[in-house]
Amino acid sequence: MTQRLDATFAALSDPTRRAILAMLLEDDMAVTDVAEPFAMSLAAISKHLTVLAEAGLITQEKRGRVKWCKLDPDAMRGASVWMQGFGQFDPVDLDDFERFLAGEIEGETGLP
Amino acid sequence: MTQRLDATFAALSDPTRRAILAMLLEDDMAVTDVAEPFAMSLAAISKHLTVLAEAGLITQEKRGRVKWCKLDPDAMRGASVWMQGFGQFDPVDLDDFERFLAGEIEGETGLP
DNA sequence: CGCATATTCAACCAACTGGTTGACGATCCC
DNA sequence: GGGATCGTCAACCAGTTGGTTGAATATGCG
Repeated sequence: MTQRLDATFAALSDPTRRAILAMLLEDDMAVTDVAEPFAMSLAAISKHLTVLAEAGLITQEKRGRVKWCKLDPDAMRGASVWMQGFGQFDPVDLDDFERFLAGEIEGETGLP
Repeated sequence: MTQRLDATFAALSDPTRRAILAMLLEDDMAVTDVAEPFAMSLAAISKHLTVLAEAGLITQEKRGRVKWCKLDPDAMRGASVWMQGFGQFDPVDLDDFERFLAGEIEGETGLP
């Protein structure tokens, strides 16, 4: 149980990985497409995706020669619940959240 | 903004630090008292507390020769809101949460 | 077949993490 | 003053992390 939280929080502690999750919120994506906006090698992104998959935050399915990455937001539940135990935080204004995500993706991909 | 999330999630990714936060939920504590149940040196705990303080999750105030550590749960808000953007998670049953915390503290201090 | 595309593997590297120990500076109290 | 307590600092260590490059493995396509 606590190892699960370890993995979840550790996976979320990297801005590149959070940006990837935000992109996957829009749609499922192939590894190459995930990597495209980032200023780093494909191999590096592949590693990040492995971390996310091991934390259960995404699932990966290989169809043909492309591997599709799909968000699995339910894996955040444990961590979210843990934090909420320290105080009930307000439900989110989703419009605000979308604007914030747009900013975070721009900020972390290395491209304007 | 994203650096803030980096720090928060990274701080929360260590089981010792999560156990410390859970202890501080009960009451403010001195560094020595925080360290007492753990099977590691005082210096190690002191470092963990520094990490938590730098992430804003606790505040420390020195009174006399003892340094008091106080939980600052509001620092979790940003991270919690970020996660909730991926799905609204149910409000927590606090009794469940307390039982879970009791288990996590036992599990991570190294003492039964 | 033969080439291009998609993804991972392997080796390597610098930087960070989580722990240790021992010395040190403050502070309290007799 | 002097001893005990509280906490941090400094140096060190092993292991992990986040990145690189170049080669390797599939798979699709003309």
